[in-house]
Amino acid sequence: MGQTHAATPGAEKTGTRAEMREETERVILDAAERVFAESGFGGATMQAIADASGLPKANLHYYFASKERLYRRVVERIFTIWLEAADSFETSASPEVALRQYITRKMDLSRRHRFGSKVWANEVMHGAPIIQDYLETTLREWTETRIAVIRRWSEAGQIRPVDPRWLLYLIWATTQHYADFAHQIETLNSGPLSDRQWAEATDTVCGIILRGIGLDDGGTA
Amino acid sequence: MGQTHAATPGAEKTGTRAEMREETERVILDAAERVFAESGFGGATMQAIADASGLPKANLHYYFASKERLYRRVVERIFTIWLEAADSFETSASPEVALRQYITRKMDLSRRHRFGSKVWANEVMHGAPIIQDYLETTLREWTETRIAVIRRWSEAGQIRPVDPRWLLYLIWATTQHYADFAHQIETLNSGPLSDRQWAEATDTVCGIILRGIGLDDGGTA
DNA sequence: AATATTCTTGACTGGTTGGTCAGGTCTGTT
DNA sequence: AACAGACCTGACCAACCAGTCAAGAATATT
Repeated sequence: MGQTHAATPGAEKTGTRAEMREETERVILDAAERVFAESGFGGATMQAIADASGLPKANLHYYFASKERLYRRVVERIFTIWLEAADSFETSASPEVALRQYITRKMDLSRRHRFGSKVWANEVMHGAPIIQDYLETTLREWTETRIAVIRRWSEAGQIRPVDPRWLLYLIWATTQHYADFAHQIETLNSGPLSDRQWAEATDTVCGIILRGIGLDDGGTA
Repeated sequence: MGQTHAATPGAEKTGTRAEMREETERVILDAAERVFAESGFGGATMQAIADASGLPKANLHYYFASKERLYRRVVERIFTIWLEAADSFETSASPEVALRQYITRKMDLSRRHRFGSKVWANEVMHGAPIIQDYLETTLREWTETRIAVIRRWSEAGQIRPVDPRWLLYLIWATTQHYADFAHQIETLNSGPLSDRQWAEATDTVCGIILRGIGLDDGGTA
């Protein structure tokens, strides 16, 4: 047969060899992210990922040596996106702006990157067998710098004194909940959250957290 | 061979037939909860559960017809424990006491029932394939009564006006995070949280949430 | 003590899965 | 046009897993 299949039929015939390879890998990674999120690592099958990406199974093994390597790439990609999208509040001067922006961005990520969040949650829940090294190096460093920032706010009297760790966990937990537990939320809501509801939820979360650490909010919640 | 194996060697020879059956089922359910939490439904094997409970695999199928039925029983058990432990704040008069107690109990559950929380999270994250009916009936009813209570507080001016749903999700997310993401927390903490840290975390969470909805706390956080 | 019933267990099986491979096809280069 | 190397894929396989079963052992019943 030869090169018959295509991920997005009719739209990917252009590009150099390297570009096409990158595109194919992206298609597989997207499909894998979805399948891993829906079934977990053990529950996911290469066949399901193959079907989801519109490629024969053998093709997956041409681009990714094994199921575990594919999974690792998926998790790495998510981790990167998360870290990139999250260093907003380092640059901002005031706690209000910094935290509000960080929470808003994380809520946005939960909405638009639901599968990624789920894969990450799965991996950590199962003891991070694949990406333990990331937790111990990159995540730890990232966390420590944020803790330092929050502690400075606290010492300068800009916010009420709180252990920065419990605050960070609260923010992570709450925002990611909207991705990881989307199914539960949508069941209780009898359908997906509307634009308005997302905005309300984000605003309420910001409001509670900002007030909770002694900031007079500035929002509407 | 015959009745040679035993879950807790030497300690379960007493009791009636029914009691021994119940005990054996409990041992299997405990082991299953742990294994399902660690590996997910797809990743868990009946052999692993058998090893964890100290019984031959065939024995599991004597007590539970199939892997799925065993899993269902595990999830049902967790769900029941959760609901029972959670109707505290219906009886309490003041929002402060009610919420503080509810949050504290949920934090306790996260600490002592880590595996259960993880299994629940897994199930919901994967779209609740097994217990969707519970979400639509029991959980929905439970949630609606709590929403009504919070709304009454809100209308009576006892707390700041917030959509009760976003508040509930924030509480669920934050408390369960300490179970579901325990591995991440312990990695960043270089070890399990101490008694003092659990108390601090609980207090901080209470403090932020209570202040966040306009209560003057009353605690130390 | 004989019989019935519940429990235990090693060995087995049909079906599924991750991974392989040989042979084919397409594309760029000379 | 001929060649080389990258890419594609149906068919296959060894490993593994949920679930079965028949025979044996403990316990209850008469």
